[in-house]
Amino acid sequence: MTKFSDLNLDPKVLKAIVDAGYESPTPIQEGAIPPALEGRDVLGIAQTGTGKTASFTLPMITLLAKGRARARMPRSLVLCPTRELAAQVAENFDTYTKYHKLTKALLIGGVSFKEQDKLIDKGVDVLIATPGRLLDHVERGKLLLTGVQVMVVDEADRMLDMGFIPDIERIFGLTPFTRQTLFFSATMAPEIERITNTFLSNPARVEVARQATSSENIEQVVMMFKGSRKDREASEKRKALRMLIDNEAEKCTNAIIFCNRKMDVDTVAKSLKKHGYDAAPIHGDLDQSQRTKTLDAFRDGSLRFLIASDVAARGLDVPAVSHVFNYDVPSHAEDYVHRIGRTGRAGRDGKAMMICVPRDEKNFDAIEKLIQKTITRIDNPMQTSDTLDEAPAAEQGEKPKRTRTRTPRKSAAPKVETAQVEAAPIEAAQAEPPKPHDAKSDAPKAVPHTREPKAQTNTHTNAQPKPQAQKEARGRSGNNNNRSRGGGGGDNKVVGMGDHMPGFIAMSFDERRTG
DNA sequence: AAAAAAC
Repeated sequence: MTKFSDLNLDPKVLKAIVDAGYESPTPIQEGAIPPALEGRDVLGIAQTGTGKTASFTLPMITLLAKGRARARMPRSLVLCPTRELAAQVAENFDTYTKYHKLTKALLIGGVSFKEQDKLIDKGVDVLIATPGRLLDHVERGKLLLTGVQVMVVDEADRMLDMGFIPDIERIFGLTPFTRQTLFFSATMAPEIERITNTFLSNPARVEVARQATSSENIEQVVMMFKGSRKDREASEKRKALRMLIDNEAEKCTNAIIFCNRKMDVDTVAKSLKKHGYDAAPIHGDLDQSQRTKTLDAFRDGSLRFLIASDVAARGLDVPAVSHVFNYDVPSHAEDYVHRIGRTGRAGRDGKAMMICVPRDEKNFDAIEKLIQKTITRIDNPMQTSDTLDEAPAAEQGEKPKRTRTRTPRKSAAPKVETAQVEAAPIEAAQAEPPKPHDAKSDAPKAVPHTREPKAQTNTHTNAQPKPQAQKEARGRSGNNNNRSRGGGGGDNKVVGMGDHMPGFIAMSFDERRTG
């Protein structure tokens, strides 16, 4: 078994890795680090949770350990789609640069320019940024990207979804063509393929099975739900959510609850709070300090329920999330995979529970088709008997006077009347034997049929010619053989990196930004 | 149809 010490990393990086408690690299790390250290471009096809972040931070730190930053000319750049992901990457750098004097700046929106400007002026080794704020700095003439030796694009497919690709292309154009590029995407959409063909040069292609797709360690269930009356549907759906939560009782240590709309995030969070649940919302309309505070609280365990829009669907690495609830069926099947991937991380078990209303059934079908798996149906207890106690007059205010529903966390067994109705189907669902399926069915459309041809033939498709004196194919090409150890092993052991509790939880946003 | 990201 490969150890980090076999990977030619800087001794001080190795020491930091040991301090963090890691010994062996994950497949993506094992595949990406060697070519990255050789100065090659890397095309990594992997989701977070696979140890992807360290697969670029570790070689970057090793490479940057030689040399010094110059004012306004950062030596490396990491681009992330959301502010939270950028902060997470920054934290990862902190962990592994503890024995180095490398400096970094986190350039994200929603906070003042002042501190960011100060850091840039002093000169930083690593810039971690969201595209909008980065370009803003460039346009203000405060930042030059001509000194960037290593550029990382993280979560490229999400950048695509969010319409960032033109920005990314522009940023590529601001960096020297001699730079080394490390490019990560969970999938290879045609547009992503085009970008990599244009901006990467003979990349080492490293691919790991998507961990979260429908892996054995995430139990997935769905409750088909229909309101008794149209005007009651919303409040009944919130009640259904509470029943799902209550039924899990103490098995649900914490959870992310996803809604499709920001408005529903707010409504559900408010409703849960009113019913005595420890819940807080997170979405893009909340101000950044609030977002940071909420996420930090969820990470350190002081918040049990995070109600989230898709801002939290991808990449967020909170190691021990026991449950993901899809309050709404995501309208893009891909998003389902990302959402449930917030649980069952680092080899742990996780449970994903979804509520599906009739109008979402089409989207639901698309999800089952994507993951090539039947999601276990559980019954809606309210439909079978129990709707009567939800008096129509009381429902819209969700008055807290009904104490029975307000103290769910204390009682392991939920309400008496509903207990029998609910327990049966849900227990049955849990007893369902895990279907045997191989690695391939875990990654039904992760990588279509385009595995190697493009990476090899890309030299003639370069729209933007790029001399590659120092970047010839050395060593093995087509480095895509890293599935062997994927899949998590099933013994529920915690593996890989990214499983530590980030220290920046303890810091204020200001400290983090300047630190 | 919605979310995210620059001011």
